[in-house]
Amino acid sequence: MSLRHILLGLLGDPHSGYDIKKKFEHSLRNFWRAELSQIYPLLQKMEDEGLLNSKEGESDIGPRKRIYKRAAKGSSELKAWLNEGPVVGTERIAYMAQVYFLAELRDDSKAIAFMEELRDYMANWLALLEDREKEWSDNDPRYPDELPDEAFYQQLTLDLGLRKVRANLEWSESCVRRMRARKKQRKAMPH
Amino acid sequence: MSLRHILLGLLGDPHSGYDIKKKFEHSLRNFWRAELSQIYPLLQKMEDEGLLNSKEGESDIGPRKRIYKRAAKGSSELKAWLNEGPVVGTERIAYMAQVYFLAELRDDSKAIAFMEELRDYMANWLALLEDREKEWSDNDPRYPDELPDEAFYQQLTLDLGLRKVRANLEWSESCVRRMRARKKQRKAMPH
DNA sequence: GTTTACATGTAATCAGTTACATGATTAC
DNA sequence: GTAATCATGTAACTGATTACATGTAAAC
Repeated sequence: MSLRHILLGLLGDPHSGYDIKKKFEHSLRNFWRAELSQIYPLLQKMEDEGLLNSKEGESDIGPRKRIYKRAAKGSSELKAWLNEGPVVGTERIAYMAQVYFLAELRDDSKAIAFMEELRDYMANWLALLEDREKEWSDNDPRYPDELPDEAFYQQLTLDLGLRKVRANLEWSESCVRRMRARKKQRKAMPH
Repeated sequence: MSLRHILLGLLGDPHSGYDIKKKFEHSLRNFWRAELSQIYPLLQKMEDEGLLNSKEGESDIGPRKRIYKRAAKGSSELKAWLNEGPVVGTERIAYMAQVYFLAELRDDSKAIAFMEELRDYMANWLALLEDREKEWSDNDPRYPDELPDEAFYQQLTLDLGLRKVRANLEWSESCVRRMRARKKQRKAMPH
């Protein structure tokens, strides 16, 4: 039940479905993803429920848009969600499940290659987040603690993103080292 | 499409649906969760597809059980999943979305209380994982790098769990500090 | 003229949750 | 006797993905 709350959060400012998809790709991708085919019907449904209002919008470029904005009822539902306290314990991390069963490959080299791929992915992602942070701090002297509230809380999520990806990167590097050492030892004394 | 692969992974050793649910609650809870009402029908479906075999099992305690085990076809599907490389970019972290919109509460004290709740949750979870690690290392001199393969890879996921929860805890502590400092400053010079 | 980005949607399917139903055995 | 744990399932619903369908406008 979180996508609807995320849409409520985003629609404090007016956005089209297409705009929202971009928000997911740029800012929210650290913690949520959604497809257009989920976004469009949900926006319509939420308008029917009185959580959103919409109007026809002009586009500077391209075809007509439908612009949604949070209604009063939507604001109270959003606040209710935040007042419930943190929603935890629902995370699903597929690559951790894969690592858990990696012995089933019965192939040291393939297992190491798997972990190297994970390491490279984390390194790229970290570079991306660090760029974003650098750009932000270079362009706003209030970064990070003098930012207005809305931006301040967004910065907190960027900070957690950085910390988590660093933890993942350090972990995957340590895994590669440990797996290589085991492989080497196994070569020296088989079975 | 990951739960079916997780079941394939677990069913290298024979388990009932009920056993599997316990596995989720004890070992896998760091990265996946599943309800019995999802597990039972999926086991049946996967047996129909020839991925699993089952037999009637005697229970030392309680009623009859149905015991499932991975079939040859299941093993190759599991390997195919691992050979595809790490499944990344699908994570959904609801509490990060909540933090992103926390300004909408328009109430410093409530926002701080939210973050303190998150901090306490992470502290508890960390204590739990540290206990589990201590117990393991106390009871097996091979811990962590001389463990047999299956256990070694499970230890890698415990290690990542510890690193991630520590990152979350440090982050939430830093958030509480930063939010308190902003609140104090705001009190000193309003608007 | 073709590709890319803009823009919105439907249909079919798959994955996951919540609520309900049943019954055995053990511990107190 | 009653509560807790063991044990398996179905039904209804909600959430999310994949594939398909349509069309505009700008850039090259």
